[in-house]
Amino acid sequence: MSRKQLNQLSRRERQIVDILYRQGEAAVAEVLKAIPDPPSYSTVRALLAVLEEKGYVRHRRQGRLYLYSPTVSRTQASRTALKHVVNTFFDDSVEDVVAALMSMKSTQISAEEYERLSRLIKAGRKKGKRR
Amino acid sequence: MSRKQLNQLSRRERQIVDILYRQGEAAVAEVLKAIPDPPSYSTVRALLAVLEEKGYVRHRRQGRLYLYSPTVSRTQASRTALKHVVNTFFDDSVEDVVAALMSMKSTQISAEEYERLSRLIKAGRKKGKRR
DNA sequence: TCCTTTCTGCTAAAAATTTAGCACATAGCG
DNA sequence: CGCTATGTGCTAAATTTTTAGCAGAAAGGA
Repeated sequence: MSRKQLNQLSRRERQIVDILYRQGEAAVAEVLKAIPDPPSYSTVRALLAVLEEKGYVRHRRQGRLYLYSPTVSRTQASRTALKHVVNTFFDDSVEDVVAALMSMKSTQISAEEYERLSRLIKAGRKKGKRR
Repeated sequence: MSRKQLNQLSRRERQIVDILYRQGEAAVAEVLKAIPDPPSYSTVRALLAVLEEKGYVRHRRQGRLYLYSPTVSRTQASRTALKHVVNTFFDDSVEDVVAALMSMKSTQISAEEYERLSRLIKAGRKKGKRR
């Protein structure tokens, strides 16, 4: 039971898991609707079953429906994903990422948002890990 | 020639392209070395050829070596990747991403870094698109 | 020169992914 | 009740991905 590479999902698998992370929980039909280049209902079902067997998602029953959700918490998954992008495209430079984020925003940020961001990085400076 | 989904790469393809983005340019042997769970040399070569045919990478000759690099610029690819993560895991909230970035850093940030980050977000506020 | 090593070119096969289809159950409507 | 719509269970096939191996060229050392 050694830990496998977590991101070894296939194309469609990744696509589906991403949808589940966006929606939190979803029925097969909802997943299907969210796929841009959708296969058949049957196919989505099969993929979800595969993902469940691999341990990436679980389901609960609601009436006759299966509602699927990711097993790994969104927070945890987000860190993994973010780290990967930061490492691959930004040489692990948090600064560069922030710069990219700023330049991505089409509209300039509001005064309130500026305040909040300021506070965020200030907090990162001051306390590090402290509680 | 309609634009296909850009991120429709298979597992190994994605793995290899990521390596090329990290390294900028690499020979087959270097790519191979950078793969954690490596297949054979032959395999890597084949994958690179596939990627080239699909248009994701190109190569130039250096002596007897083929040096491969991505066709899409790192900057452009980074935005696409970052957007995807921001959308999938952070509900498009730049603030949440910054918060995650701060909490990711194990050590607290330096005074200089704080200064630079401050300036970055301030710039984002003040000028928006100006020049 | 000759041999070994390290390349690319090409081809074929193994393995995994992705897909669809049939069977059966149940809910809801007319 | 009978019919249609919408679920899941299971199985099999098509397609893609991933892999390896052989052949030939060129470089470099003994």
